[in-house]
Amino acid sequence: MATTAHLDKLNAAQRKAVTHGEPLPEKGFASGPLLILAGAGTGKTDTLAHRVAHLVIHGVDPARILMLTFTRRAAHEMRRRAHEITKQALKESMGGVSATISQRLAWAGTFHSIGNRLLRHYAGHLQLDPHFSVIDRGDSADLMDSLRAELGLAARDQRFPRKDTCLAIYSNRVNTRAPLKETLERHYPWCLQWETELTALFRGYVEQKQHAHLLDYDDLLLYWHGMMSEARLAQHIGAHFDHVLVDEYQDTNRLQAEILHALKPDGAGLTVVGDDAQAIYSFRAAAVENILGFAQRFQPRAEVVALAQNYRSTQQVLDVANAVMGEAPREQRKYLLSVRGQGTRPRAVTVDELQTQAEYVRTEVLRRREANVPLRRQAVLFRSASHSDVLEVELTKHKIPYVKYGGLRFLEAAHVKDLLAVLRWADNPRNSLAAFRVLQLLPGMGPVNAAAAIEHMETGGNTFEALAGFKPPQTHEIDWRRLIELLRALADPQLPWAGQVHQAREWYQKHFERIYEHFHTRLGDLDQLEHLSGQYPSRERFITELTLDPPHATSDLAGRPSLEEDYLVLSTIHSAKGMEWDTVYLLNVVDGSFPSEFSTGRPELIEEERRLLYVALTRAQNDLALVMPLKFHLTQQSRQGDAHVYGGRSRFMTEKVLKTLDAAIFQGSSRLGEDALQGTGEQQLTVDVGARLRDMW
DNA sequence: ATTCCCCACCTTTTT
DNA sequence: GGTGGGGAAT
Repeated sequence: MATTAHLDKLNAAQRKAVTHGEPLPEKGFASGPLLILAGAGTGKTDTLAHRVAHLVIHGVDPARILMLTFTRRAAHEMRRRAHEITKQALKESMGGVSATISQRLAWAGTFHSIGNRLLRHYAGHLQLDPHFSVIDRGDSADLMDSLRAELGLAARDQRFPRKDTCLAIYSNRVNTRAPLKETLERHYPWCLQWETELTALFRGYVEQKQHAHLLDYDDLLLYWHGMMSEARLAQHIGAHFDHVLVDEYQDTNRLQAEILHALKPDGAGLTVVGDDAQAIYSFRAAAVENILGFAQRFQPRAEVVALAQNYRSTQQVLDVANAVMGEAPREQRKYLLSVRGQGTRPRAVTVDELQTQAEYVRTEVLRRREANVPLRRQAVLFRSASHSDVLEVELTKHKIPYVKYGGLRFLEAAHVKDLLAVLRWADNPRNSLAAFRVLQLLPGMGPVNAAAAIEHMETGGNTFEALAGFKPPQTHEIDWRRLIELLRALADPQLPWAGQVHQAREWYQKHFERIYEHFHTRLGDLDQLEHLSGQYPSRERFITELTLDPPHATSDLAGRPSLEEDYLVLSTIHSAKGMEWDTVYLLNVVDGSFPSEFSTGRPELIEEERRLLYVALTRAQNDLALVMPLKFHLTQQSRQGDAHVYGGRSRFMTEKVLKTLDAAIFQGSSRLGEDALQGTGEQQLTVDVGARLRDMW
């Protein structure tokens, strides 16, 4: 009989979810399909980790467990905790057998990263080059754009959708698996007239990718899906995993659900976890029907376990969240009950403008810190990445360290793309996207010559030797030779990975300094890239995993002096999913931000915004503040221009919701801006000086 | 054909 | 403050 010590700390529902199924006579564990409906803060991660541990304790090989998570971070966390729990449980009965569990639990990752691994492994069966390159959104959009121009769709009298829109349409179409027309009708009605042209564009897009051995994000799922439609392959792959566990199931899309069902057609060993009240990824074609219809999909129906007791937040925090959800359509309503008692009442803080909002947060953060809540136990959440700009200036000014999650700038910077393109091209000589970019770094080499060079290389069998035979008309001999030398050196499979980025940089430096006016400010990014490359075992892993798991926080790169140091967390709500903090400040609880100005109009989008707010509120354990600036800039930060709107309290802040909050007003040290000059003058000025003097210390 | 310069736009959310 | 598009100069 296996140990049960690991079950002691679980409540009845959690235990039911953890132990669902039966140990096999010899060793191993069999179970039918299981759906865990886990409300916010009900110990979802813990339950899932315990279930993994439970399986391992009963002799399931961790290497035969597939764990699909939403982010790399979540996968990592899950591995860590499962390891911990197993180790503790086994120590009491069998001694330290579990040393390698964390390592053997190797199949934990996002759908995309697991897809990437499987595809490279099974490439031989798919007529796929195992050294395909994964391209990110920006590359996909560029490819789409060049085709768009090539097909003559760019220059029409009636405007044709822009590249990002085209890509979004394409992506929605393949992830929903609906006909193009349906995607257009539902989400892009103004593009309906272009259905034929878009079809041609997408056909070209697919052909180009295949020709150049490129897979975009969607392809990682599409090829995986395609692979699973071949019965023998599907069976082979499915048989490799005794158990499949999926986190955040409410945010999977149709394609992902179908992959899952092909993997485990009868649901044996399949466990999914999620909360339909936290579905916030419909813009990525997530289908909440996946979770709602999961149980009925199987014969007999899947076991359903609901986790309802909230361990994270105090009841007064949950009261706010409950009030917000209480006004959703009936089927969405959820009620969270805390086991932690009442706690303190959350606040709705009115401030006059964004600067004051920043001052409020800064003041409160330090106050809480004095009350022994370290900075890292506090978080500032917001709807979109730019909403923290003013605050970031304020924090920097007052030397409060922070890390920001969400909003990726690093990989989008032109110079970072340049350097990566060199490595990508060397890694896959057919990668014409990378080639096109690299070639144009040379002086005198524009799009026409670059295309000719690529053409030349292709007819010569796609080797850099063939490229060497091309003579660019306007490029200096020496520049051309240096590029060819670099590429040939990097393409040599014997060349060790260490030092390759450095080599590419040395080549790039000269062009870099010529191309970018203020190249000094960009230099740091190249350092970071080189530094980062040292953490990866190979070039392929580096460029692939960088696209699949882009550095999440800017601090992953920019100089965080030491990991020990205390720092405040700034995060978009989307990136805050699954996390929790003692204290949460929510910025810009204003119409236009909650809900986003882009979501007004369509009721289902408004409901998603409500769920987003719900996710934000339920991150807080003890202390929660909703900040509501009266003057909110719709378009941009206040340079000097003044495009703002007044009023517009968030439509989610109804009477019922406000009743759960303490109202407060915060008056910052209003600055010598136009406002202060125009109106009131002296009194405010005195406050201003006083505050500044205090701030010196 | 390339490059340079001016201008508009920018910012939802992410694998 | 950066980026991409459009248009003129080289």
